[in-house]
Amino acid sequence: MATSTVENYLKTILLRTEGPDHMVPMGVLAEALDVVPGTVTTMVKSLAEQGLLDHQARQGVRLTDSGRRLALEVLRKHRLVETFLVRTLKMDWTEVHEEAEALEHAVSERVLARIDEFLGHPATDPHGDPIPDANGHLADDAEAATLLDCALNKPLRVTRITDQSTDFLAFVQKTGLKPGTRLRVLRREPASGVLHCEVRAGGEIALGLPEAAKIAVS
Amino acid sequence: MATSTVENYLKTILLRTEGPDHMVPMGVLAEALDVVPGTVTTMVKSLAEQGLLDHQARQGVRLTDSGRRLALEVLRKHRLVETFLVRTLKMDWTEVHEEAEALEHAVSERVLARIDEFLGHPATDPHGDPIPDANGHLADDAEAATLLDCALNKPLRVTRITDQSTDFLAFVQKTGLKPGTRLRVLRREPASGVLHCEVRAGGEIALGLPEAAKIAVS
DNA sequence: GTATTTATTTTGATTAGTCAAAGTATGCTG
DNA sequence: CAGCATACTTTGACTAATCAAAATAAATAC
Ligand SMILES: [Mn+2]
Ligand SMILES: [Mn+2]
Ligand SMILES: [Mn+2]
Ligand SMILES: [Mn+2]
Repeated sequence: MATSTVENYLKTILLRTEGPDHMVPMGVLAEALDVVPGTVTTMVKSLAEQGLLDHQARQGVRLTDSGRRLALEVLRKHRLVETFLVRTLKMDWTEVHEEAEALEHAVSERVLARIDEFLGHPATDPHGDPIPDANGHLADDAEAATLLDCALNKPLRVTRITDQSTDFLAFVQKTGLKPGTRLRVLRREPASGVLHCEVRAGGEIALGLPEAAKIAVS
Repeated sequence: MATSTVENYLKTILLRTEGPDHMVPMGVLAEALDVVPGTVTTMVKSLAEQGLLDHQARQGVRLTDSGRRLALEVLRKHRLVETFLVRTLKMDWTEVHEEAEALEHAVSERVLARIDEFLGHPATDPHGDPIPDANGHLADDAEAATLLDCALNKPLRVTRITDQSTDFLAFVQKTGLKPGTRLRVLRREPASGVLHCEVRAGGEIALGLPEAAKIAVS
């Protein structure tokens, strides 16, 4: 079995891969995994030897099929565990990411199958992120609109929060912008970098443009 | 935080400690943890330096208060997780031990508290083993009768199976001797080493004397 | 098109955990 | 009590994962 370090590397590469032939730069991995760049170089070489990814020196890395398969299994565990913690154990959706970060490496296929069954094969996790199915198929998350690029003054629903950091989730929670919330965008001010929206059954909220891009809507 | 290796050493020592001043021999640990004796010596020295246990050369080890506290936390996680897997996720009680062996190191205090709450603060796990409470207090499991030393022909109930090995649990499962089962001991034959008992709503079962000692009754 | 900045790789060292094999202490046997 | 078997410890080596700091390559600036 892969160590949890290996699983974390693969999952991180999967999540940072931007397109079919995109190569994730080493620096991005070092940042995401909170290790120094030299460590990433060393680990990546070893993962490449194990056939889990391709490494082009000074270019970056790309998952192989077997690396991608493993990464999807870990991501599936992560997201199913998050869903389970929120739906069944009534944990706060803003704090389950950290928990899942550890549990994803300890949950066996057997336990995972029971959780999936228990939850009725959910399609998305509490953050709105799609859950890979048992065959490693991930719903295409490509081109959902965000608060940054959606139409103004149309009624919308939040579908997904694409930043798991405690601080951002706390903000989302406090302002009520969580998945499922109905709202509309009032105006964008590129000059000041601020966007204003109105939450149904809540007040008006101002948020920065980079932050707005992290909230997907439909 | 303690590594899972440290947690496994401490939990194993706790479970192998026979009395207040008993010292667990190194060989017992090596056997239980499936490592060579030299490894145990090395690890134990390091744990002793961290103040988690006392080590008398060529005598064995004994947990300190802080070591015992940590061991009880791990044991609590193990047994609550087992109970959860059986009661909530409907897993087979004979296979949850392995799963809990991994999950006990990944479940946080926060998640554990939710599980405990969800289950209604259970007192024993699916094997009938007592679950330490949140303050690290473990019900005295000292002197329960077993099939080996109980009265003959009295109606009894199985309370506990004190061997988690897959083979033994499979046998217990097949013959219906699991916790809760009602039965009585018909006769013991020290000469042949066989004990005969009758399961209520089942047939007559013969089992070896060492095996009989692993089944506690009341 | 040389110089500087930035990203990446290399090198040497460290920690946790492990094993094989050699060495040592202890307790049992005759 | 001497000899031996058993349990334990020591030593030297190894793997996985990491960091600090020096070296190098590539990109950018001037
Ligand atoms: Mn993780
Ligand atoms: Mn998520
Ligand atoms: Mn364990
Ligand atoms: Mn148990």
